[in-house]
Amino acid sequence: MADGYHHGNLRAAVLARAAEVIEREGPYAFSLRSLAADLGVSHTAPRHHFGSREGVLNALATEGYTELANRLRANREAGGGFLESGVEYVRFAAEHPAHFQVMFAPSLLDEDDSELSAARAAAFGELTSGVESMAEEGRPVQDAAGGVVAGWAIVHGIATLALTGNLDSSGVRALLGDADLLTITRRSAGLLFGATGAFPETARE
Amino acid sequence: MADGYHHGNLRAAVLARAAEVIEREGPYAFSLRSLAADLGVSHTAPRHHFGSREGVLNALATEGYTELANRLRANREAGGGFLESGVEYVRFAAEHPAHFQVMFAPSLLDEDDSELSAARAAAFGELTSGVESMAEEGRPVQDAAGGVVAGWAIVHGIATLALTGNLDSSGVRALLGDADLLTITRRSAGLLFGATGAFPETARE
DNA sequence: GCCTCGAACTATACGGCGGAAAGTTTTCGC
DNA sequence: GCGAAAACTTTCCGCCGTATAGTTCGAGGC
Repeated sequence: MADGYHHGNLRAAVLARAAEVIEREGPYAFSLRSLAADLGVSHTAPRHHFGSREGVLNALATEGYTELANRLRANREAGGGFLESGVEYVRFAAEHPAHFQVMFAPSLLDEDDSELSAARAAAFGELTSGVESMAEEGRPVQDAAGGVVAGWAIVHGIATLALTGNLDSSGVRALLGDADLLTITRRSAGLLFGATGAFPETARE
Repeated sequence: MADGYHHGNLRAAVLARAAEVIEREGPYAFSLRSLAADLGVSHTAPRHHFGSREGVLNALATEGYTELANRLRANREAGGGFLESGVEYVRFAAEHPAHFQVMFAPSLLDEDDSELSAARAAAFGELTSGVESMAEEGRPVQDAAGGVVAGWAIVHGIATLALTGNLDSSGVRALLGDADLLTITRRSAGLLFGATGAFPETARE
């Protein structure tokens, strides 16, 4: 099925190979022509499935948001708190760096794509629903809205800094030793959420 | 001086124009040829000053790290605490989005460039020196190392989310209203640092 | 069992791109 | 004012994304 004139599974093969290339060399090195050559098809074959280069990146981002939403939902259904949702967010970024990069590079995407918008909305819905479940658990929440943004920002910051190599710099390593990424995440985010998963009462004078 | 065969100030003109284009359309859209056409020079003229397209981006990143270091130093010398350093970090990202993007896009840069490395090291030195000054102020610091990383992550996360348009999404706006970016930063980072600039004692059961 | 029809893929062509090499113009040190 | 270096141009190359027209394949109807 995979031999001959028809590739058989070109769409999936393009997405998988694109993720590899982007993970290794970044989104700007990703080219449809070299990708097609690697897969043994003509350079216009991917266009049939994705329309354009941007279409491939849109599909990659959509795939990423869907996977992220699945992970966050699984965490919530397993009783994981907001802190563990954050850890899952960082884990996703570490395991799918290409997807993560493209998901947060709006200049590479067609933001009018409805599939992308839907997948993103679903993922962000899962992200914010964590705080509601926290309130249900009776945790003390002083500033829920600020806390959600702070929580998102801190895990997004850790993910982004890690993916850009900034957590491996000598300065940071001098502070943190050789702790692994998820340990760093729990330690740093724990300062915000508190060890129990609640937001701390803001320290005052 | 700016007319005739020699442009007179091509290096600075290229950097300024590159920042404009990248701010508007992202780093992928930035092309030496269209840039040179806009400035009225041949498409190989910038190459004389920067060596390559990557060289322009390296210069932009170096410029950005230098400016960021200056701002952080000025804040420290003016007696601003760690929280205000974070606010300054976000302000820099908002005012120089192109520089910020390029600074944190290692796949666009030549990381072996010594000027870039020096400028980056200087900026990150300023960033971490904030926590030392905090200790000198007698603030209670439970986990200084984790706090520095958490502080960096939260402001970097806010900056990145803002620059990718994720703080303007309907979900976030429903939480935060129409608060401006620096207010959001103080509110969210304040949950981590505490209103006084210190790290909170971690909440426990 | 054949035939059609649509989906999957190829071939070719075009302009814009970054880069290399060689040549031209200007500025500046002396 | 002159020689050398700095600033810039011209020309060429190969790769890129995209558009258009054509080719191959396989599945469903009969």
